Amino acid sequence: MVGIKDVARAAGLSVATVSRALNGQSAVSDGARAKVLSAAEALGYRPNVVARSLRTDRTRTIGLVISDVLNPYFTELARSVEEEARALGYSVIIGNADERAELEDHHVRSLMERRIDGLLVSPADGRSPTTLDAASGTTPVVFVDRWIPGSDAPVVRSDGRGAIRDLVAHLYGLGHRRLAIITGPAATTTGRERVEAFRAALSEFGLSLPDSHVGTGDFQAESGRLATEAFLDLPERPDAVFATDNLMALGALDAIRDRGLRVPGDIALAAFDDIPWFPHTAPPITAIAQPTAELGRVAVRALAGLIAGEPATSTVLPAHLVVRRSCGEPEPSAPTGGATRE
Amino acid sequence: MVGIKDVARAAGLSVATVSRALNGQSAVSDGARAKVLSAAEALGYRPNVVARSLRTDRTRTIGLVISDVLNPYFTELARSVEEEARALGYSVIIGNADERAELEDHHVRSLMERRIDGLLVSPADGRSPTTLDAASGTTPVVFVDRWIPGSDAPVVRSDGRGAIRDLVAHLYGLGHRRLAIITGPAATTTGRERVEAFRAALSEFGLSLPDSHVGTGDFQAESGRLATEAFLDLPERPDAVFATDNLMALGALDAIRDRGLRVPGDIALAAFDDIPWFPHTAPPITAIAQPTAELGRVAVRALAGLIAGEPATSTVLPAHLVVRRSCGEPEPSAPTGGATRE
DNA sequence: CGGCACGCTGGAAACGATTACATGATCGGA
DNA sequence: TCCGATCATGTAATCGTTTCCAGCGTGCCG
Repeated sequence: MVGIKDVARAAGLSVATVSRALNGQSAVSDGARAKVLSAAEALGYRPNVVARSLRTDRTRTIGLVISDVLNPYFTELARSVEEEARALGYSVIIGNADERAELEDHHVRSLMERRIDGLLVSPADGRSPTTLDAASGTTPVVFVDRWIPGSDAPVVRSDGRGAIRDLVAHLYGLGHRRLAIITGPAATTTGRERVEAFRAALSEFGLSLPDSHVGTGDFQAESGRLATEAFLDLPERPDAVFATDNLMALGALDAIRDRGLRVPGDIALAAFDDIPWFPHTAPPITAIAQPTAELGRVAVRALAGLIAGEPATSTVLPAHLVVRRSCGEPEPSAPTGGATRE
Repeated sequence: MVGIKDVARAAGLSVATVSRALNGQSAVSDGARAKVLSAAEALGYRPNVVARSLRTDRTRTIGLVISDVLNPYFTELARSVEEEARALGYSVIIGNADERAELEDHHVRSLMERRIDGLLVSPADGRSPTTLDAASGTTPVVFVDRWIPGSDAPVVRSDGRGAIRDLVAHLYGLGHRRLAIITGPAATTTGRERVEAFRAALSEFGLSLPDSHVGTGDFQAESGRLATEAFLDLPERPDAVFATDNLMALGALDAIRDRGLRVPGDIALAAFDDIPWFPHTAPPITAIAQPTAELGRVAVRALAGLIAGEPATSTVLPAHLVVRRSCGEPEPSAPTGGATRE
């Protein structure tokens, strides 16, 4: 591999001058710069970023630990994170936790060892000591989507409360009274928050949420199927199911289809997180959409700020309801507040 | 940050002994090892992999450049690659090319600068000189799914010819005669291969493929929509469309739906690449399934072999047709060879 | 004309690990 | 008893950069 020494020799200059010319930092004469540039070009010199990082203690790399790459929500997040990071001159290393705490730990540890400049994490386990340690260490950390209570790292997320209330209003308006929810793990902030918002909205409409109507999932499709099967086995089955992520909604759809039931005729279905496939499922699924790409961009900017020594800033963006047909034919009158119709 | 020197001081030993004890390479006395281990533990020592990599010239990291993270096919591939790599002690850095040649170049270059031990790439541009250079350099490279003709790097891919023939037979059996295809970019091997296999299968059934029935897409949803609109504008529109990837099928579905037409009544639709959503679309989509996860695992093993100095091995795995309802109600008799029915 | 500041350059010291080589101790066999 | 082999350990070189510092020339000002 051609190194800076080879360039220096070819240009007839010292490595120090070559380094300066290449990094454009301090003063180098035009002649020297030209010689260096052409020598580097001719030799096809590519700096060894490993050596550079060792010296500068900066890797220009950020880590992103997401809970599940197979979840379209997170891939969209990952995409926007990478895009924004690249624009800011950073590379991104993605770690996929697969909703498993020990994998999350593995990735967080491994990324810290790589001396990333900053870490973006959406914790699969909201109590992970490893992640909490990382967040309280010297490496800048920003939580995105989910966070760990008790850490003072900034959080970039979207607030689904308003949209969940809109959803309940929508369901209520269509005549549904026995509402059920499939939650995420209680160890995640989003898992807890969504069920709380749902419960609050229900009580606002004078409805209750019996334990039998709360299915605990893990944000994966299979758990959505199981929870839904349990609902369908109830003596009085719910007439609407709210899956708190898109994969569990998929599982719910499977379970309903396998019983030969129909959506929304036999049972209504709605999901948290909107994805490109929802308009195309049978029937198109009513969902709560987060500004996912924006979330990623804002999180990266917050992290870059932190790395540059700026103060931490948390951000909360709104989510909104997208009404389709999976809860029943929408009433032709004015839509509920803030909801989009497709 | 606590370094090896701190551990050495705490253990009352030299850094050399500490390094040896930690890496378990050469002989260290039991006493020394115990002292080192407890000191490292007590101090929370984590090796600086940047420094280690500089010295050893190995990063225990492989790069994966995929054409589009938003495509479920590639996220599944990425997931299995990461999983297998982790099992083998490697980390993975993913680069998303977004089907853009210049982004692919950027990522390949950036990964090489990072001194990754090996590179897995599914080229968005089958003529990229940067990628070709990388493949002919000293860093081991394995192509997965797509490859670059002219390079002798091993290729791990799946052969869709048989399944495409099965698909054509299936369509023919359902009475479809005017078949159309939405291809990927001619710059990709998969783009060319699928249309060739399709054309070959058609002629086997005595059908021709006029130019007007070949829409060129770029493996993204929007291009599928545009190509399909062109088909629908034809004086005599095709009665079946084969989209050569899942996103273009999504776009096709959009276009068909927007015209108020129905699948398969007005027009049949099939896709290359099966994804979890296809059983749930309206109607469920007939697709050709690749053994995606297996592809990823095999590719990683081939790359690890290359890194270890073993000879290169290419692999071709079979794809198969999964019949659903988007081409019409399947005939109740024996299915065409090798196809699965759902 | 002397001195100072400034611009450009090169030598050499980091960065934190691994590892070649040297050293000292211990032990067995001649 | 002495020598050589073996084992555990330490010293120092090394990886490829960046960057501190010193030196040297040049130009400007007093």
